[in-house]
Amino acid sequence: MATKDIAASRAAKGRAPHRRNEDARLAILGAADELLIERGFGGVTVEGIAARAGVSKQTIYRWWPSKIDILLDTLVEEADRRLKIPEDGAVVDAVRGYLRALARFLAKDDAGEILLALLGEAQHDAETAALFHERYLDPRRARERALLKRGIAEGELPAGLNPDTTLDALIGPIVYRALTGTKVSRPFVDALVDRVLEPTG
Amino acid sequence: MATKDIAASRAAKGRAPHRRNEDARLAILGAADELLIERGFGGVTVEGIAARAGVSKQTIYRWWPSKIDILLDTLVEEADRRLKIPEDGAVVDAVRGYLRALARFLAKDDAGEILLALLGEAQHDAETAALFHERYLDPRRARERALLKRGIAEGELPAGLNPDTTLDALIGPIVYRALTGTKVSRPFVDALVDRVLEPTG
Amino acid sequence: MATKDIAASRAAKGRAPHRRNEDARLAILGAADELLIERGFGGVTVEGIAARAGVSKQTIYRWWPSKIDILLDTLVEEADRRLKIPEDGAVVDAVRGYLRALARFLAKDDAGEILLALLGEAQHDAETAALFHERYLDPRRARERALLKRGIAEGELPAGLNPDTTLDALIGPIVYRALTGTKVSRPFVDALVDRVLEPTG
Amino acid sequence: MATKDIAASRAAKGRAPHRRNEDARLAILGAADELLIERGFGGVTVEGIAARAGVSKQTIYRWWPSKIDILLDTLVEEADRRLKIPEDGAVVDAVRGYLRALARFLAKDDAGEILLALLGEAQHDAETAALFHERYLDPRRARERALLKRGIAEGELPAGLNPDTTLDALIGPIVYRALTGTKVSRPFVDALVDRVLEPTG
DNA sequence: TTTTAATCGAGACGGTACGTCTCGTCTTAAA
DNA sequence: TTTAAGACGAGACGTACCGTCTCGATTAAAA
Repeated sequence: MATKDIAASRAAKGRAPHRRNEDARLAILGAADELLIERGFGGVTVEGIAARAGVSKQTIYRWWPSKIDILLDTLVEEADRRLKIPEDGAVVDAVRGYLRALARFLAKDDAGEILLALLGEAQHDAETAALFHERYLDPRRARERALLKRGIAEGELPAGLNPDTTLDALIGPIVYRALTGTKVSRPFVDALVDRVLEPTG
Repeated sequence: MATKDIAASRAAKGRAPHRRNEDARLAILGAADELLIERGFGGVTVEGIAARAGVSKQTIYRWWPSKIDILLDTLVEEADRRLKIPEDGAVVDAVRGYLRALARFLAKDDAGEILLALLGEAQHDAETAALFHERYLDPRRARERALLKRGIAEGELPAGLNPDTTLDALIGPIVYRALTGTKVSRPFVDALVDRVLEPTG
Repeated sequence: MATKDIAASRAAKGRAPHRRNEDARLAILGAADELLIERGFGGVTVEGIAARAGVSKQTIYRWWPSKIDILLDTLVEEADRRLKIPEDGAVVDAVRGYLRALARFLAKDDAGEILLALLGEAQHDAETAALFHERYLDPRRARERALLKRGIAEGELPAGLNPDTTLDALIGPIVYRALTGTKVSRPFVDALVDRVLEPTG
Repeated sequence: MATKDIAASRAAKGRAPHRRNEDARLAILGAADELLIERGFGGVTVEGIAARAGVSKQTIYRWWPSKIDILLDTLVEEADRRLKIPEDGAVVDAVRGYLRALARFLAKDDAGEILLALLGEAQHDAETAALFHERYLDPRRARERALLKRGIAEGELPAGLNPDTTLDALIGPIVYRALTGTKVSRPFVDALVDRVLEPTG
């Protein structure tokens, strides 16, 4: 979120003394994303991003500690925009809709590819794991948890239901299928919701 | 294709004239595993394996196309030995036992660490993904599927149950928790089995 | 000659934008030379030069296509400095002095060792032979030839004397002795000049 | 081919149980020579010789300490056969004939190529230098010296003539031209003999 | 209007690991 | 016992990126 803080503080003070080049920032995020899609994670190199974005390596290192952070910037922005946690309506329906959107995000969205790549990289590198939790998994989980808690509070879900257990039981299979390259069909998602959320249905 | 001739003559004559050095093989598998545990996936380099195993790089490249294959060798051997698919008894109990063993394998076994690392690397590299399916995921899934099919055939599980959907719903949450560094407790596993396998309970 | 072009353009523009590190250059030339003297041509490896010069291999490959070019750089610089072709005075005396200097250069100077090593390597490798001609033998021969031509023009040497034949007859024995590890004494050089250059004496 | 020939001749002779195989020896010498001509010194590898001669590497290492010794074997045999030191007749004529033969040997004979390659390698490696002297240069020089000494003894050459100086003055230019890829014409050789051996002509 | 300070592109640098190559030694089984 | 076959430890090759660093040049605020 360093990026945003900088932008914010700049805006707050009403001036941009030695201002960051927004064009360069977007070119870098875009180049990293494109390289990931075109060549896979191994093809995402700082050297390659710099070349494609028409930017010097130093400009990248000035603003991001590593290429992981670049990908995380895109993931967070895109997931916030395209994978919203619903806030109104019946909770079970909201969850079903959210999980369908998650399946679509993982299968069809470039940022979904980033999510899988970062989850993969987190297995190799503790620092990536920490950042990934801090900037993506944990904030999102907080909002997902709030949704389920509302369902419990409103009596739509059983009082004894453990939100995190439930969320992992719902999200886990979808992500696992994405990780193993298996199609995540709508019936698969729906059956999951039926079994996990409505066991006495 | 001298190689094939050799293999052929070996098979034909039932002997192995220029036999592979088993000590070196074990030293290499062991070194790769140790490096993964000690330094993470990034610390597993062919150079490092060679140094630790007291072996030349050429000996590694002679027998394994890549370091992925080295890790897969260990994973397959260890999983076959320590993560057996049960073949007798009540199917639901067998599945529960298998999933508990899986949780333990992922949390405590060096080979479990390999499994997570390879699943991670599969997100970065299509060739790894293919190898991982071919040598680990697919053969194992075949045996897991057979277990559930027996449950259906014997009437213990509902006739309409889809084995692959069910298996992903069971394994997915456990693996997802392991991937995100969350503890996989025994109650978590048991609750999963209860909800997914006995929804009408 | 890339080296010289760079230096030239730098001088021309009066600045050095992404300037080559002169310290590194000298360390590399020195390390190559030292290794040749200490361990022979086989001991001159890019890896070894890099280690001794405290430089990365990439820095070497950035500026020199091969280790031959490194040795040639030193040879050309040192020969230009310490094995000058005389430009004034009586030609026969000048030649005698030059050949004595050549004998000394081959026997006592580190760069003389390089000359012999490159002449040796030229027997193994056509590219080395071409480079050796282009950067050392041919330019030097041009200046040697000019010296003899002056002698002919000024009447000090017979009009019918063929400069290249004469030069090979003078230089050949000295180089041959150096190549075969035979001492090249001053009387040997003087006798050579007497017989070859003053046959009617 | 070579392999089969060996097998065939062995079969023909019945067998050659525990003695050195002359066919293999010739195949090895021939293969080394061919590789030198076809691919240059760098292309002469023990691995390559073994493959071409249809022989195992071990067989080569059993009989020759290095590939240098293989080439020396060929050089010595061929030079003895095709570059004889004349033993009768007028000494000056004999020397002239010998030097013409030397020029031809260096330019046209495969073994001449070996001579230049070994002289080159002697610049890189002291052991090669020692072997080259011991097996080729020194014995030959002894016979060349004897020829000149006969000329002095018989009064055909001046009493004060130093044989080694003279020989280096004669052979040096021819070898130097060969080493630098310059044509060694018959007039060049003749002029050399005239100037060096008959200075008062 | 001039500083002045942080940006930017370019790219050299010391490193590490890659995957390939050839070396010379060692091991096996057949002839 | 010698052979062909070939596995082995060793180590150099030339390449790709890493992350750091120094240049000029640009540019916009502050002086």
